[in-house]
This record gives sequence, structure tokens and C-alpha cells, in this order.
Amino acid sequence: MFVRVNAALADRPHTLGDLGLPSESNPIVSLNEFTYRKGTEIYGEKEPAEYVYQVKVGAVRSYKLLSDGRRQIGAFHLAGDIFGLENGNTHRFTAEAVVDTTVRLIRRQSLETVAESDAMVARNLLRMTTKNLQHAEDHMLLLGRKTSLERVAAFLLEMDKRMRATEVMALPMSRRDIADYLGLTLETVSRALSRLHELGIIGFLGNTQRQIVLLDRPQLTSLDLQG
Amino acid sequence: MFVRVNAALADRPHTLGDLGLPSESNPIVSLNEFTYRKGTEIYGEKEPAEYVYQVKVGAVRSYKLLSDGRRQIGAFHLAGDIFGLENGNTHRFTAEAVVDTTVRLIRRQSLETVAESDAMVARNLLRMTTKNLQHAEDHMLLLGRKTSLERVAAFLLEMDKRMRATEVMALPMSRRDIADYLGLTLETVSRALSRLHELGIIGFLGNTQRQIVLLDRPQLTSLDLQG
DNA sequence: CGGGGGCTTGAGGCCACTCAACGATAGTGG
DNA sequence: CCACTATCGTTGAGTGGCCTCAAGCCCCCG
Repeated sequence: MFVRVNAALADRPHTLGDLGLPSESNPIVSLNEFTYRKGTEIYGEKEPAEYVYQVKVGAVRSYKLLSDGRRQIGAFHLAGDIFGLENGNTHRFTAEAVVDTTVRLIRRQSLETVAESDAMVARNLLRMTTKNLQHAEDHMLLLGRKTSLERVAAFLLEMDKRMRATEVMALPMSRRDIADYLGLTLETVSRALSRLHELGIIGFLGNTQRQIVLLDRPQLTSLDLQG
Repeated sequence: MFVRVNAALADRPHTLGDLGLPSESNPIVSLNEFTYRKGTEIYGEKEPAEYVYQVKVGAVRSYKLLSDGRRQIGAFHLAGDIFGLENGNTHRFTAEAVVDTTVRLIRRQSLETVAESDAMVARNLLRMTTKNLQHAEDHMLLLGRKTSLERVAAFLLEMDKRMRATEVMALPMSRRDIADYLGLTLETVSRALSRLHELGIIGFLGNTQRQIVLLDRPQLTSLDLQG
């Protein structure tokens, strides 16, 4: 199932070396691991940001809530992704495990200490923040101006690009999660997926509805209007 | 009018010193000024990013377009704000002067050179990028989950906070700009403002409809659901 | 004074939401 | 092994909030 796919992904040489840290067993920066069960909170919005995280296996959602329960997911973090990098003292999102998820942790404090002396680490910090910013900027366009079908098409293409699972894409998240990411309801997401299925653009595999095959990528791309 | 208000704002000790540069007349970094007429483009999306800008007087909008013309404004830049800080080689937005606008410019190249050696400049670069990210994250919540009235209320509070013009708030941008910032149509924005007026929450001044008084800030705040 | 841009307001339509029913699946405990 | 339940997803019917289209006002500016 999805676990196998994600495990394959985790085999990529993705370590916190992305931050420019010398190696996996760095004496300065402690690299602990922790596993969160499906649905559990990793940290809450406005909590002090003590750690920075990297997904080893699994998936994480970062979201904000309005007081009446409306939820906006800002990003999904998949294997290899680093999250919780706030550069303020508190987290700006709540982070939860979408499925059983193993993460690596670094103390934010030690990371900042290293960044202070190491220009390359500092540069990578900026590069990653910029990447997050770019994603948020693109997502604003989606949330502000795209139709439901365009949003779902964009979502599938994004996930396909990021998971790079050959052939079958095994989504870890529910329709509700997708909806809250795209600013829609779960019914609208379901209808859009059904429509893409009818049109022969995507296919479903197995009896869980989370395994998707992109049958007609050009068609999907044309639905996702970019610039 | 708005010019007077903005001029007052520009008097604040806001210089590119915000980036940690030694002083206004820095020998390394050239600080030129330039004035753009209302409606003219400062740079285009995907153009190489040669300069970073700071608004001296006026206002700027940064936006993305879909191929069919739908527009999403990602941010307004007011007096003192720095924009065009892309940290890639190309701009990710198009920037236009909302009104006649004077900006200061620095060559991105020289800025990066300074950042390379000066840790404080590098840190400020990261801090500013993080601030932009935070704004984008909050805006995703607005675009994905808030009602039209909530969006307009949030907009007025944001502008009030940023312009800090005592008593009267003189918006430089049109209803269409506001709409494209909030992911609405100009008619919906107009109706929401009329509604806030009826409710006695805001007042209009003069015969232009861009001078607004916040009569009941608590009420407005309660309309803008936060976390 | 004529023209045009910006804003408001009304009428009607549509896309996404709400509410609801139903099937399928997985996990639980008798 | 089989109810029993909870969760997830799909689909339908109807509603509603925002969009579309249109008219009209006001002000500014040439």
C-alpha cells in the first residue's frame, strides 16, 4: 500500500544535510527520531518552536483553524520534507500526522547556533524559507482564483510531482484533508475526482479510493491553468 | 488626500537600513530613486530580478495572472515596505504602481555580496522573507475559508494597522484591486463595504469613496475571525 | 461640457455548499 | 466467524453566497 511507496521514497539520500549540516551523526546537532500515530498532533499553533522536523516516513498536515472550526491546510509534508521551520519563537501552524509518521528532530536552538557561524547553513535556511514562500504564493492564486476542477487538477499534479511514485499515486490524505487544503468541501473534491474519472483523465486502483493513476497528464495539465 | 497621509508615513525612519546596511549613503550599495506613474509596471513576473525596492511614497501591488486574465494580488506594498526580494533569479510577481510612486532601489547583486560577508544582513534577509511568508500563510486562510464580509473586515483592519493614519484611512487602491487581493469581485467588495456602512461600523469621508473611518473597531474585529 | 473611470445597486444565474442517504471497508468484540 | 460500529467516500437534491450582467450616479479631467 502507500507505506511501501513512501518507504521507497525515503530511500532517497534525503537527510538534514539539506540544511548544510555536515553529516547525519553530527556531534553538535542532536538528530533524534520519533514516531507519531495517525491523527496525533506534533505541535500546536502558537506553541513555542523547540524543534525543526524532517519527515522520514509518512505524511504531515500543517493547518490553521478559525474559532468556529473552519480549517485551512497550508501544506502537506511528505517523506524528505522539512517542516516546523518557523524563525520566530512560536509555530504558526498546527502539525498533525496524516498517517503513522516517523520524523527526525533537531533542536531549533542548535540549528540557529550553527547558522550563526556557518554561512552555508544560513543560506540554506533562507533558501528553504523562500521555497515555502513560493509555495504559499502559488497557493494564494489557487485559493483566490481557481475553480474547483482546476484546484483538484493542480493538487494531483503537485502530489504526482512530489511523490514521484511510478505509475500509481497513493495519497495518504483523506478527501476532507484535500478539501481543506484546496479551500473546498469534501463533496466538491469527490465530485471533481469523479468527473476526472469520467473524462478518462485519471483512474482509480484497488478498493481504497486513494490510489490514483494519471492516465492523461497533458489533459490534466491543461485543466490547471498556470501563469 | 492620500498623498499627505503617505508623506507623513514616509517620515518614519524607514530606510534600507532595515536590511542592516550601514547607512543611507553606503559606498558599496548604490541607492537610487525612481518614480513610477500610476498604473505602470515596475517589473514583470518571470523577469530577471535585478533590483530590490523600497517604497518611499505611494503604493505598489504585486500580482499573478492566469492565462485568461484572472488576477490574484499577493500583497500591497506601502511606504517603507521592501518588495521584489525574490531570492531566486526571477521575480515571482508582477509589480505595478497603484498610484504615483517613488521607490528606492538596490542592486540585488550587491545586496547578496554584502549578505555573504555580513551575518547581520543575512539574518535580516531571512527575517524579512519570514515576514512575507507569514503574511502569505495568513492570507491563505482568508482566501480559503473566510466569507466576503470577513475578508473585507480583515482587509480594513490590515490597512488600518499598516497605514497608522490617525482618524481617516485613505486607501490608495481601487475596489477592483481590493477584490483581486481578497479573491472576490469588485461588486462583492462594494456591497460588503456598504453593509459595514449601514451597520455603522465604518464611515465614508469626502466624495471619493476611498477615505474610510473605522467607527467601531471592536465590531470590525469580531467580524474578522482569527485563530 | 462631454467623456470616461470608479463606485454603487439591482436582478438573475451558477457554482460550490449543505443536508442527506447509501455503499464499502476496516476494526471490534461477542 | 459474524454482527456491530465507525470511518470514508460517493452521489443526489436543494439552497445560497457570490458572480455576472446591466443601469445609473458622481466626480474628475481634458
